[in-house]
Amino acid sequence: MNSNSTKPSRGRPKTLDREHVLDVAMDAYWKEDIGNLSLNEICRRSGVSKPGLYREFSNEDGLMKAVIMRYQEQVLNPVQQMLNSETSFREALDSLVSFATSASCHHESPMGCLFIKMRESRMHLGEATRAQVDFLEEQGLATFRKWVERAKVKGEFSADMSSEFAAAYIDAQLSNASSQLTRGEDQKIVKKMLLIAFSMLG
Amino acid sequence: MNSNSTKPSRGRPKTLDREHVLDVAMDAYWKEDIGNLSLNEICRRSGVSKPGLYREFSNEDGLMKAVIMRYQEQVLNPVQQMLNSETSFREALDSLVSFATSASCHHESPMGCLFIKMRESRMHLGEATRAQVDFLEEQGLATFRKWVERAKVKGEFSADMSSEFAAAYIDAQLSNASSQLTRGEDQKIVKKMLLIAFSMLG
DNA sequence: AAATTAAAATACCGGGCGGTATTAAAATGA
DNA sequence: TCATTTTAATACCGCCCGGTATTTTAATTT
Repeated sequence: MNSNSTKPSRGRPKTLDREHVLDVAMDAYWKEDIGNLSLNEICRRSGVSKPGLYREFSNEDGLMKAVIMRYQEQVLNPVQQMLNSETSFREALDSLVSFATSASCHHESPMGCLFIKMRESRMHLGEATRAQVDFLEEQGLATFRKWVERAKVKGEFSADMSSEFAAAYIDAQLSNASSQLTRGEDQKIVKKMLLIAFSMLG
Repeated sequence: MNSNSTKPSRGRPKTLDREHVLDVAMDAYWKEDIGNLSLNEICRRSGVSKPGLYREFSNEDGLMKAVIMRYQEQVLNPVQQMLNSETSFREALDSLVSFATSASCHHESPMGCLFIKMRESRMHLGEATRAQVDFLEEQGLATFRKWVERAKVKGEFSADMSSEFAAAYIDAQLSNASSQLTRGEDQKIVKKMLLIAFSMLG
């Protein structure tokens, strides 16, 4: 069951399962140290030969970019949509905290946010992946800023700070929570800390 | 000028400057990615041959442990002494924030805390270094906890949380600030965020 | 001066890395 | 049937890693 758009009429049929490789790679980058995860290891785990992986993703940078874009679609976009909805600031904040501190659907133990993890190990990323991470960071900050601005208009945001700064503060706290989860900190404690760090906003 | 306790009476005199190697290594581990800094590179930068470095520090783990213990003496202990002094909670908190967000004496740009950096890249540490980092973490948390307990007695701590949790919260916020500085975030903004995150304590 | 001791430096080891040249295999078109 | 196209897999390249065996050098002791 290949996900190719159109089957070419000639040549040996493709057996490489792109989605499977991305599953394996995303899981690996998410749970382990990005800088020490080799392409060789991804090949071993996904049962794909190295030239096969290079044909599909060009190089390591291509694979990582594909992974982060997949993560964006599966995880980041839904959160962003929630923040763009018309729920109250407090409600959205609680949802955000729950998102940030709960284990993802497909994995058993909490492990933080892959995007934040990639941002933290920026030096290990290739050009394309780094650009995508930078884009996601800007996009995230802009989303937070607009969210705060709307909350201010509705009178639901009481802290005395610019929306710009509030966005950076929220981003920093979420980043901190993700790091704590990655480090193995108990998820209830991390959630409690997040709620305290956000307690002066609403 | 060797730092050896007693000169052995025989054999070729030692020219390896232990303190110089530790200077170079601490600076490197502090400013760059620990997991990607090789012993070979430390040798190159300090002008020491590889067997020389192994004779002095046994292995990479030995060098890193020596570095973190040096950092403890030079940076961590003074902060801990400040927290154990009789200054008011607010005053000590401000000092702590300033410590955390100011560039260290001997370096020009802010780069966060080496101990926190090592704790974050725990997986790259050898056995001995990891044990030392764990010890410093426990010691730090205990210091924070006692500090908060004393502040509670003096009525200078108003937040409704256990001293244990407060210590973990303070640790997490300092860790976050360090990461932000390492990432290149502006130090004034980081300081402002820390003050806000601590605003509900006193 | 010769033997001894200890440190220095060169050169090497096995292994893993990112990436690729090359060859084998499986499909179709003529 | 047989050339063509496309993918797959093996084996390889140069590089750097942590760590070490080996030899040279510089001092002291006898």
